[in-house]
Amino acid sequence: MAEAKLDTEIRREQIAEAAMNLIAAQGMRKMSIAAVARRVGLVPSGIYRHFKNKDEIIHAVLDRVAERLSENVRAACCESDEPLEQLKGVLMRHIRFIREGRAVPRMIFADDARTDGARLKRHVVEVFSGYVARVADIVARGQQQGVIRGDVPVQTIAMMLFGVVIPAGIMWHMTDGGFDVTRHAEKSWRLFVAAVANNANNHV
Amino acid sequence: MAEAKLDTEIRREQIAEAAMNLIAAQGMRKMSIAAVARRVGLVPSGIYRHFKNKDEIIHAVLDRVAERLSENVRAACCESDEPLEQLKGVLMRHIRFIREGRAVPRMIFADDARTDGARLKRHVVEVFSGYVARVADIVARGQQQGVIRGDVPVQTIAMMLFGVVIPAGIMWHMTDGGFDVTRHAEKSWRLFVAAVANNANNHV
DNA sequence: TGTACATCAGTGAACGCGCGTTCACTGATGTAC
DNA sequence: TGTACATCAGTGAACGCGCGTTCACTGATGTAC
Repeated sequence: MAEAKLDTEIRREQIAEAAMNLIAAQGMRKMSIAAVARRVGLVPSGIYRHFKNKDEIIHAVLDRVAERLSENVRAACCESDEPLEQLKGVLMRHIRFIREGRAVPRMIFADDARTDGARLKRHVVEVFSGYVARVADIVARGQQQGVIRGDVPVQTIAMMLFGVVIPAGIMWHMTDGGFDVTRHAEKSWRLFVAAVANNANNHV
Repeated sequence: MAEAKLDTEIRREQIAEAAMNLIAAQGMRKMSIAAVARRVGLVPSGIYRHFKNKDEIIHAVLDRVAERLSENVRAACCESDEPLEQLKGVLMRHIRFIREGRAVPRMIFADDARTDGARLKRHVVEVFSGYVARVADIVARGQQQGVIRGDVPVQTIAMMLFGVVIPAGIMWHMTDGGFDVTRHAEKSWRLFVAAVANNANNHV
């Protein structure tokens, strides 16, 4: 029987959503056209009414990730006026994001033969750079207010914020939740503050 | 014409080496039995004289990575007696390792359908934990000597050491070398020292 | 030093599977008259 | 309000490709006699 006909805009969203969930939960390899189609209640060839090919779906997923990340930063900034508090908010949201699945690293390290690697890389860099830039803005505000040391570039500090939780995130995934990322993040946060706070010892 | 017959131990090393280089340079997907065979001068089916299947090759690559990492720590420890200097040595070697290829993250985030995911995960955790443990030993020595703060678990500090360079490493790979990891690492190292050094401000 | 034989690293053809993609088609939906 | 028609989201069969793996075989190497 034929599936109910839906507008292509709705289908595009459904398909990108399904693809993202599949990647996060089961990995790139399991994100097949057939699997995505099944999730949205279509036959595999039906996907091609809404996307030119599989690559386009992957790029659509990346766009969704980008939106999600910038929403994280926006929410953290709304929560407080204090730059260090805002950074902590970003960190905690980032951890929640990590816990939801491995979609991002899997896309970053995907090396699907079919995929146009160069274009995918450019897109990933664009998304990641955008995220870092937003966090760097918070850091810059912190430097202006004198609560964050000014002798290190804002990007370096912004990148470090994610760095402090990435290894823990990897461990968490590898042990299927057997590693307490949240607890680790609390400790890491204190280390991060010690590293970037503007105190007497950091002055050159 | 038949390839010269070589002892299976030699072949196993050649094959693991070729597989590792392929993963690092071109990604998991390109590490096919055919590609590996070509690199060692065999016909695809010849691989099966030395490995049961593709999974076994991947595990052999992981073993090589583990050796390489522990060699890094060993070398850094020989270079100096000062724990902080040793950690810096590990960091710099780690960066060199990152620059040689993406083999590790690609294996971590590989989700090949064929692969026994659970076993691969266990192996990765084992290798990574071993690496962190060796670094944690250095940190513990630093705490005993009073140069590293004692109010944070050694593992947290050890994991942070890698964390400070991972985002930079990702950027470096994504931009095909257009990001200066080494320079970033120098700055990150100063942040790391500020975070973990035992100074008045860190005392609880 | 020769000869017979077991061992085992090599070959190449063939298989089966999963997957992305194409194509001719169908039939529901919305619009023009 | 009805009818004719263009549009376009759906279907399912078929394709071609890459790849891991198997299998019967070959022929070189090393050992026992």
